[in-house]
Amino acid sequence: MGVFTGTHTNKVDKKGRVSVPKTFRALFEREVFQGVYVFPSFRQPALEACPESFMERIVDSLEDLPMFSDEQDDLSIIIESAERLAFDPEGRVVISDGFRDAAGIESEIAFVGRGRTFQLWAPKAYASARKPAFERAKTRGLTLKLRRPSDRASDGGEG
Amino acid sequence: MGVFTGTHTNKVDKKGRVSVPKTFRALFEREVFQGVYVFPSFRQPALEACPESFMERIVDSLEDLPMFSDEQDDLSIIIESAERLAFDPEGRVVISDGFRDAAGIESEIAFVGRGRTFQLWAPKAYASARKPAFERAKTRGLTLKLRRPSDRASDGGEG
DNA sequence: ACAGAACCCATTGACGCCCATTAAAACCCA
DNA sequence: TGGGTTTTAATGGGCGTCAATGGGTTCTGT
Repeated sequence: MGVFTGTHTNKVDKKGRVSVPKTFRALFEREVFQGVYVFPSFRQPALEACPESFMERIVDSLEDLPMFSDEQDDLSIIIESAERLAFDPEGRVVISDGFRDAAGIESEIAFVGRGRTFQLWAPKAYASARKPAFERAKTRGLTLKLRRPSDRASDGGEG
Repeated sequence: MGVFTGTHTNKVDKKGRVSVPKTFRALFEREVFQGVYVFPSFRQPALEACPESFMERIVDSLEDLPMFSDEQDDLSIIIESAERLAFDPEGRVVISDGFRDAAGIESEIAFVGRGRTFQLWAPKAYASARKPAFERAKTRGLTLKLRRPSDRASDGGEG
């Protein structure tokens, strides 16, 4: 099934197009919709991106919250602000002006793998956000409790 | 299924390629992706490496944390900085400049088995890091509580 | 007719693939 | 057990392919 990993920086051309890295695009093979869903992060100056199957998972998770609750209302922002961007024949997508402003993106975009999703950053912004995070990991001695190999809930989406 | 053990040192050529030891490569037979995921360690001046199935385990473990939480954000560094390196037909991978700098690697790489994962070191750095660790283990009289033989979820991912 | 969007085509430079060579370990037979 | 042979891992370098990029053209809706 594969995961989005690593950081890849590509150029934005005059038309606002940017190539999605091949390694990322490869994970869309089993998707019905050939393209990405993008929405602004509300924690960082960046954009969140994911395949359609994951967006459906978000929607399902939102439904688990009480209907008409503040929480559901607030988190619905994700859905409301998400744009559906199709790949062109060369594997590029167009990032709207609004999104570029929101993330401070100019001539280049850093694609940052996040496992089941990925993010789009202005390279500089990512560099300055990432450095302290790495330091924290070092000094605080972050640890991760690994899930048992087989202990994997019937995984999201793709057969 | 087998485990990564021992230390093997191979050369890095002009193109940045290095042969992954055959004994390590042999453990990738059942993997769908023929290659390794590599990311810098934040505990040591070294690189961590693992097969795709293990990287998916890390991703799954991260998903156990709430989406958009600080904790998940911090630990995502592993995934963000991980490069996916495919074996070439001869079983080599290319180590990027950034990674080589991070680990102080120049003309040779020591592959150090770590069980389900392995590490890449500059041979000198490894030698000087390993000696004190071994001394500590001796003087402190380290002990290990073994897991019961049967107490092991069907390992090796989904084989 | 016009603007915007989607598609098509050309270029290029990095990376993956192939072949040749060296080194070393495993094997075989006397 | 030793010498010679064969197999295979590791290494080095040349070349072709494809991902990324840029620009032009057609299509669509108004």
